[in-house]
Amino acid sequence: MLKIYNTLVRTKQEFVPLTPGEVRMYVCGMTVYDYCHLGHARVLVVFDSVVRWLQTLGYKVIYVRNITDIDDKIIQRASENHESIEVLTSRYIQAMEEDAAALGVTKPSFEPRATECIESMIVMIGTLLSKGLAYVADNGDVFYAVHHFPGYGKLSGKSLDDLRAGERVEIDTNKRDPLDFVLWKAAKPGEPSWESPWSRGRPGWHIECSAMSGHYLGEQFDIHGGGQDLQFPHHENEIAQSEGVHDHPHPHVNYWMHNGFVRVDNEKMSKSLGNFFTVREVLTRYQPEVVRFFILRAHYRSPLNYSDAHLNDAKNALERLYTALKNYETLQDREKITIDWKNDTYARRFMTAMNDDFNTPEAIAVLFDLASEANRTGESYYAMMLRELGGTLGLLQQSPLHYLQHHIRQHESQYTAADIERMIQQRLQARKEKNFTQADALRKQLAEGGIILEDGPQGTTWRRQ
RNA sequence: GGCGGGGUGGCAGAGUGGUUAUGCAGCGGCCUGCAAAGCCGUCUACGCCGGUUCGAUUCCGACCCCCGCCUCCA
Repeated sequence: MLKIYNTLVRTKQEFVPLTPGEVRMYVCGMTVYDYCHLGHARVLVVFDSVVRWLQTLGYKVIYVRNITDIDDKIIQRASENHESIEVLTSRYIQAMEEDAAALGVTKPSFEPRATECIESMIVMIGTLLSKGLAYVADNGDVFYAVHHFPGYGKLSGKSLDDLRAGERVEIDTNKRDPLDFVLWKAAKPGEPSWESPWSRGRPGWHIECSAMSGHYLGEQFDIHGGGQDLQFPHHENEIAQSEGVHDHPHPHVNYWMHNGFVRVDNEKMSKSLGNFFTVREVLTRYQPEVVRFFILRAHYRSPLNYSDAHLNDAKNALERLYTALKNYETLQDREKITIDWKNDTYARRFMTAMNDDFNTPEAIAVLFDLASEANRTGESYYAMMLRELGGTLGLLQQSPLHYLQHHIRQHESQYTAADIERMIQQRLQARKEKNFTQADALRKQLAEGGIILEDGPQGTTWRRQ
């Protein structure tokens, strides 16, 4: 039985979908004005693992992850770069797709762009106005009147009084209440804009997600995910908007999921602090699967500290898994097993872990136990199970030798595979002649080039450092 | 200040009212021509102070410290 920690009630709840056998899920995606950093990678990977697990449980998943392709920062960046918004956003959308694909993130069912859904946003804002939940300011901006929505603050545990006490928002004279947020922004000269009943302008950020989730998933759906920083105000505002337009009160979302931050030196990784590492930069130094494994090795709600030391740790750990698989390389494709979730003890442990709010660290611990068993007993069954269970997390699907011998760009070896094979043969000959000095010299030479040799009963294999 | 989340062994990171998490690193051994990998064994834990309990890292209370949100942010 799957349990999900629901941010709305701050406890784990048994997961019951609205429609049996089907899960509708929405995740706030990226604002595309720059490359994805590791924080974005975490959202992508975490919710990908959620989708995969729901599918493993037999659910059909309708997964929507939006793209915000119009906002202040995009406009600003495009103008700085002297390029059009479309050129800028399409470049970073493509980069994001590349990063996601590299990290083994499967594509969502729908990836709507905000600019494609302006009409439904305008309709939604119109409804909010007609219900008295929004108002048009003199300058043509439309604001949501926060105090008219009774449940405001229920997701983040804040009350309007609390928020006023900690007020740090600059006073916008067009707002009736400083806590009101913008639904529609009247365009300034030169800004991209759309026609609306109130002004030529563009949507506010929050209405985008309400409109897109509603459009693809309906008034009420199962899971809504995103980074912890979106809990307030973004998701709070989504609730106010989406539930505000309903004719009868009912929840907009049944389960709210928020993933923890990636940190650097104990601080949140973010653009504004400048302490971020882009996915593509990290991928020049580590294989993508190492990054995915690094993310999945921590629970999705825990903070995740980033450093090269931690990534190296993850790399070494993942290598242990692939090394265990390596001994069964020839079996990989011929022997497929079907996971017996009911009777296999490892599969059951794995499932219990995953069903407990997607406890990937504990599920991965099962993987390591399987690796030990495979190494210890020499029975291929354990390796097959390791590979299959790893697959449900989007891990361990490469050929082990390919994984172990693959070089990332920055650590390119001076030796080609053919060079290495030739030197292995030379060393083998030297060993036959008991010329260990020469054999060791060859091994040392390769080691200095980042190639490690391993002598086994089936001969010598190599892997990159 | 308000609200929320944390403090676990050298590092990372789960979890539990009493029994091995797991990985990396270390140490000893086996294997090996020597290594590497692997296997066996092994040492450092649960922020501080009280309380409940036969027994608490695990529940309760106080305290200290860290992080996040309250402005854009995954």
